[in-house]
Amino acid sequence: MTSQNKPSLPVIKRLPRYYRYLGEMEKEGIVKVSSSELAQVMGTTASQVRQDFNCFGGFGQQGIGYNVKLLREELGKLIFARQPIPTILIGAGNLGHAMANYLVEDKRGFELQGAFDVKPEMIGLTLCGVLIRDMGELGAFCAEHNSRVAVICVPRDSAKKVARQLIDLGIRAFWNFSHYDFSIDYPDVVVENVHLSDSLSTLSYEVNNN
Amino acid sequence: MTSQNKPSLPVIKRLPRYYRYLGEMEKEGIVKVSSSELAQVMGTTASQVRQDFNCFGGFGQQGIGYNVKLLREELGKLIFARQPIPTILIGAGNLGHAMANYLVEDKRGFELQGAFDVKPEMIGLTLCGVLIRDMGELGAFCAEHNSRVAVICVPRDSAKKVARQLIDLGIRAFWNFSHYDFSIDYPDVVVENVHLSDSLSTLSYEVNNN
DNA sequence: TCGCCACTGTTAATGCGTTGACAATCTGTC
DNA sequence: GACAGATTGTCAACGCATTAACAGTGGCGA
Repeated sequence: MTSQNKPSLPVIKRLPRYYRYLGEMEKEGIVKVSSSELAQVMGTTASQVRQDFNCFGGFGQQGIGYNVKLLREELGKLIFARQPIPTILIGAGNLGHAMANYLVEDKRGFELQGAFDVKPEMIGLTLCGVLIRDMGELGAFCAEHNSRVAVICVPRDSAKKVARQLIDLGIRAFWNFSHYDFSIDYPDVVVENVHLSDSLSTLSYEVNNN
Repeated sequence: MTSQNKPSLPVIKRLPRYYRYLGEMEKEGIVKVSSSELAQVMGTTASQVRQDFNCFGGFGQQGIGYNVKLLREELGKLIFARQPIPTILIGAGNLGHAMANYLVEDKRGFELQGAFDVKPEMIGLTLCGVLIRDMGELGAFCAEHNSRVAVICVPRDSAKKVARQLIDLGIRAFWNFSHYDFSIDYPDVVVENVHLSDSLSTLSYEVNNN
């Protein structure tokens, strides 16, 4: 029903938080929630909450509010695929290790199929239950396992190189921890960037200037 | 000189990227750069570049452009403190491990002094050259070592508990990987949030809906 | 059954970041 | 020494996200 404006990026970025808070409410046995209550835990306004949900057609009931369980389910359907998305890890170093763990612990959404690295001493080891393979096997592996998402935990130059390869292999979505900017060479791929060093620099700036 | 508008958050978040690209240019021996050249690598407009720098007083020379080395130095002074900031890690699990590594490898800006965990089997081990200590020692340690920043790599509930303690100990800045929202209880502290699970959810949404 | 209250859906207003436009300034050349 | 070309500093215009306002709707009590 209702408006169905296409959701903007800020809206999309808020969805996981709504989903998370609704989960906590459900756990506490809360059945119904109003936009102003949600606004309070989200640190925003009731207006924004209502407008956000209206992008998807309005999950509430006028006069009543939102059903916690129902709303969470609807958001879940929007966020998560029915089947976990087949995912590979590029770069099994320290960071790659931690992120693979994160992905696997998170459960919903993604399924780690394999990991790849260039360092000979890493190859053959297991990580979160999957084998670490040589980059040379990348092509055959992706084709066979129908991989759809890659987690990029290698330096920028390596990332640029492997990006070409991965995109040729049909991978169209990236969880990117490198400084390589996918959107410049490949404007149409889905990229979620996590720039840890920029985040640290920002923190440093704010410590300096506050 | 010139306008000196207080920089907004979006501007601050761009500073590390300017700094990074300028570093690359300096390495390549490039001496001078124009706002439009910078705009191109940043994926934005020349107008924004000039406006960003003008928040801090304009580092360029009319008719000429910006001196790469000079501009980078000025940004560096804005971003980084003269002395590395004494920093501790809370939660030495997988993620904590990786982030401590990141912090130490990054070199500029922060100095890891110590790490803390609750798990008895972790205590006494070393991580990036520092000892993992019991949470009980937190108070004495921070007081003695004058710690100023904490990296939070524990679950939400633990984070909420330890936040109180850390703030009482005088720590006013956090690199926060937990879902605990510092800004609600402590609106004045400096927090740089990295919400990995939200980032993953956003990626999932975009894979689903593109 | 009517009317009041609570709350959503939706449209309008506000505010802020980005983009565009132009004047001011510097270098190099004829 | 004046002029052309290039490029910054700055102010104004624009657009988008957030906030506010209000109409629409369901529940509940008299």
